Parts: sequence; C-alpha cells; structure tokens
Amino acid sequence: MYFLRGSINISIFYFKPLKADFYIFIYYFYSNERKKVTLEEIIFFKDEIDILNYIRRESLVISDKENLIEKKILKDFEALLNQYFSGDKINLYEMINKMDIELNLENKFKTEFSKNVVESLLKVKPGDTTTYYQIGAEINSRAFRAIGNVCKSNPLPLIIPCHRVLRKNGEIGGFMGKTDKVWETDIKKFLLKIEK
DNA sequence: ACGCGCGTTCTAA
DNA sequence: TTAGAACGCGCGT
Repeated sequence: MYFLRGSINISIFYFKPLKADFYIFIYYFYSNERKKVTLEEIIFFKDEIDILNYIRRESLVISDKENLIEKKILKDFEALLNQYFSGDKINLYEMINKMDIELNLENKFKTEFSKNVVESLLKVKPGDTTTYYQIGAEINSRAFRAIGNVCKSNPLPLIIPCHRVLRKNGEIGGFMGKTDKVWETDIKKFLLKIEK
C-alpha cells in the first residue's frame, strides 16, 4: 500500500500479522539510489477501520509508484514479523541489520540520554526482560521515569524492545502510552508471552 | 497512596 | 529564544 504524507515523500505499508490480533502500520522511506528501505515509525492499530480513519485524518494520499525491489523488501519484513509472531525466537534488530532495511537511529534519538537508553535496550535479547531500574543502573542514571519517557517516544517498538522493560517490583508497566492503555498493555503481555 | 526525581516537551512571555 | 511549569511505560516509603 503506497501513500504519501503531504508533500513529503514518505510511504506507508500495513498488514495484519497472521498470528496477532492487531495490525502493524509502518512509515518508511525508500531510496532508489541505495535500494534500501528506512523505517521511520511503527504504529499498532486495532483494526483496518482505525487505519483508514487515521489515513484520512493525516491526509495521506495514495501514490501510483510501485517499485519491485521496495515491494520485495517490505514483503521480507512482513515475513520476518510473521515468523516472529509465530513464536520463533528472533532478534528483530539483528535480523533487520542483515536486510536492506535501515533504522537511522541517529536521527531518531538525538540526546545523549536517549541514545544511552536505546543502546542499553538493544542488548536485551528476546525471551529476556529488564527493568527501568536496571537500565538506569547501566547508564548511570536514576531518572527512571525519564527512561520510561524515552521508551514512550520510541518510534520503532518491536525492534527497539521497550516491551522487555518491566517495573522493578515485577509489575508489567506501561507500553507505548498513546491511545488505549489496557489494549497497549495487552500487546506488551502478548509480546512477552510469544518470546518466552 | 503520596512525594520525589529528572529528561523532555509544552507554554507563556 | 528562554525560563519555568507540566508531564510520565517509576521508585521508595
């Protein structure tokens, strides 16, 4: 699915993973020169109606461009996520690094603090969990809530595994913090379950 | 249940 | 642009 956002040449792609009951919506750039997809943002949606409403609200317009390489990369990405959601222990960050997909994290996390948080997050492997406190210890900071805020502003959930961060006392903690708290937390639980 | 701490974002000059 | 207030996926008590 190819849309454009305003005059900016950003595209979107969405699909429903086979083994999940939510939709994955992705903003991305495709570079014709480098033949690579850069992931900009991953958003979860409850259903397709919500996506269509979102598309209307954000004034995204359908584009007629169609590039086979781009399509292939996106299909591979979809297949990877399907494999992940089916319960295979996959380190999405490492796998994506082997594909023609870029994350451009330098542009997404600009402050020293958020860079440290992300670096620490990427060390947490599928099946493992950490805590906001532990991350703080690792980056030498006691700004636990601020660490949560970095996770909240994480544009690439799943890949940067904020869902593996729990509260120190074992409670699940929040996830994404955008729309529906219960629904979002359920996704966090679901992700932890399939990784176990 | 409350106060606190702290990076980031919002708001009002 | 700049200070300061408000905000949060938390922690300790």
